[in-house]
Amino acid sequence: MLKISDFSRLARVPTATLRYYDQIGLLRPIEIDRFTDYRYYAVDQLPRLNRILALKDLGFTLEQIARLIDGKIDTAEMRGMLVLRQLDAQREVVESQTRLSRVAARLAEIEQEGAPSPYDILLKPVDALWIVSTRRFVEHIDMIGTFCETMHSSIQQQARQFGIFSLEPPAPGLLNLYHADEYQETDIDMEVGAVVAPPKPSSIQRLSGASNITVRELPAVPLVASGVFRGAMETMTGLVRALLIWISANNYSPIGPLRELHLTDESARQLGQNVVEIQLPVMSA
Amino acid sequence: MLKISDFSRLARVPTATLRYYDQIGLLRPIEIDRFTDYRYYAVDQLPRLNRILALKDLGFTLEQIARLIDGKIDTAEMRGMLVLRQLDAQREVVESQTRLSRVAARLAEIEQEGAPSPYDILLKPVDALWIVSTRRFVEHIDMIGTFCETMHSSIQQQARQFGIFSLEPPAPGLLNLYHADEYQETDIDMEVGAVVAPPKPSSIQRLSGASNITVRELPAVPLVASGVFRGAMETMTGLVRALLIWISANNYSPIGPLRELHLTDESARQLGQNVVEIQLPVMSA
DNA sequence: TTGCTCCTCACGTCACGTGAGGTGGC
DNA sequence: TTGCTCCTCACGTCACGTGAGGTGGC
Repeated sequence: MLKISDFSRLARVPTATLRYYDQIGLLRPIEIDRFTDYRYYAVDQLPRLNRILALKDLGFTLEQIARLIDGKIDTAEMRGMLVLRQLDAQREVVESQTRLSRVAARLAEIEQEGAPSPYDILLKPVDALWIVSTRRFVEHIDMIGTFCETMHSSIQQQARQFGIFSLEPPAPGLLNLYHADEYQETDIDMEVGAVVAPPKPSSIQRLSGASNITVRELPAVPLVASGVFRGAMETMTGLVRALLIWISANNYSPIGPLRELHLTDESARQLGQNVVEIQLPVMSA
Repeated sequence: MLKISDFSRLARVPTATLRYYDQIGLLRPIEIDRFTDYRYYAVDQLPRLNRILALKDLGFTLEQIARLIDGKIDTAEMRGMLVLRQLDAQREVVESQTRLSRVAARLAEIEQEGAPSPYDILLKPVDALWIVSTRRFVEHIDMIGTFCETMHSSIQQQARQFGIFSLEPPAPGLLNLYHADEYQETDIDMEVGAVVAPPKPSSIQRLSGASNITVRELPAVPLVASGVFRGAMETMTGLVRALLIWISANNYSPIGPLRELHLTDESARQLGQNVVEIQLPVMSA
């Protein structure tokens, strides 16, 4: 019979842990003195303790361990538990590797740019949404600003005539798509649009026959790399660049047009206080 | 100005999380209604929230994130934090991979043996300890039992005459070493011994000149694969086999003689109720 | 008698999730 | 008035670690 400290040394397990295992009924001392409440263990309890530690090492919770040890589990059930644990362990490996490469990418960015990026890129899913839009080639990158401004109001006006209305904040209002696969400064294939409430079929029909704008549902995307900037629209190229660096450093590749969502309205834009989210649909490469 | 649920949807973050970030001061709403206590957020708080989420993704704690964001950290400090985080993330990757391969090894064992092993193998360090011992070749495996019995009492008797005494339980008493690199059934190179209290130099000197037993310090080992069995000594081969399977499945290789430590005494042995720990010094291969 | 060991609470950890019970807004 | 949204506690999570305050053993 061993006192708790002896058993603790023998098994290399802290006494606090032994007391806790006693408390939850996972490993009871063979005897507890009725007067002093001292716990006494036997050497032959070591195999049970070692089994607990081994299963803990595999990543099982103490509750699972209790069932595995005392539940009179048969081979098939044990195999089932292990298979589940294996799936979870595989997920954990992937997660930790992903985290590590994100950290490494951030460090690489500092090394290369000399400073940490002011932009933060996140991965997330986005839902489907309806837009009214028109698609054009814009001759030069410098003309995008004025082009969008004129187009946006015209688009929204036309849509309204067919009973199709832009959403109000906090929903995004203006939404532009860039269809080119690469960064270009001339002949930019862009789609200028606005997010609208899901229109009635009749409105869609009437608009599609009569207007030079189209209405359609932008599909949901399971994974977009997303970043947000605040300030003048000139800031956008910096964010787009950071986003492209990020996805290549983290091994994703684009699978759809870049989306530019305006989270602020006209008045903020004129003050150069836009809040704009850039989304790029991606898949892991 | 957005209500908490709007900001929650916009950022895809639960309201409970936003309230928690407010509580710990990580992300305060721009306004709180003095009468209703409603929290109001601004769209342009999204970049800060995204930064928080991005840093959380890298594995930083919220406390670290608070310092990283508000602490006016310069590039060098940021680099330092990231390097530390990288080291930790690397450790996490190794840990998760190790866990996964342990689980896979257990599963493989079930597939091959048809049943989960009754033995649990653990890795641990062991401290140095003193032993008195004698090393011999034993002709056949079946003779080990009687050989040990006669040797042990003789060894301990002799040692006592030089003022060297075996330890009492819970310390291990008898300790045998198997010096062969492989499993053998004949001509087994074994060292029969007993663990003793660190002897005085004078005792060591006297014994080394006069006796056919030796006293020496078994070195500490940073890593042994260890298993415990309970019952008759015949059980031992099963445990040794399980241990060898385990180390090969988990990519370790032996780097020293196998140790057999008796945690129970003479009386338990005669009842076939031994508790014996087998240790094999290993290094990861 | 004096340390040493053991005991039992109780609280802290980390980042929220989940009610309970109550009020404001439309 | 009725849901709906928001609020503030308070408690639970997981596996212990860490005192505080007190007692038994040699």
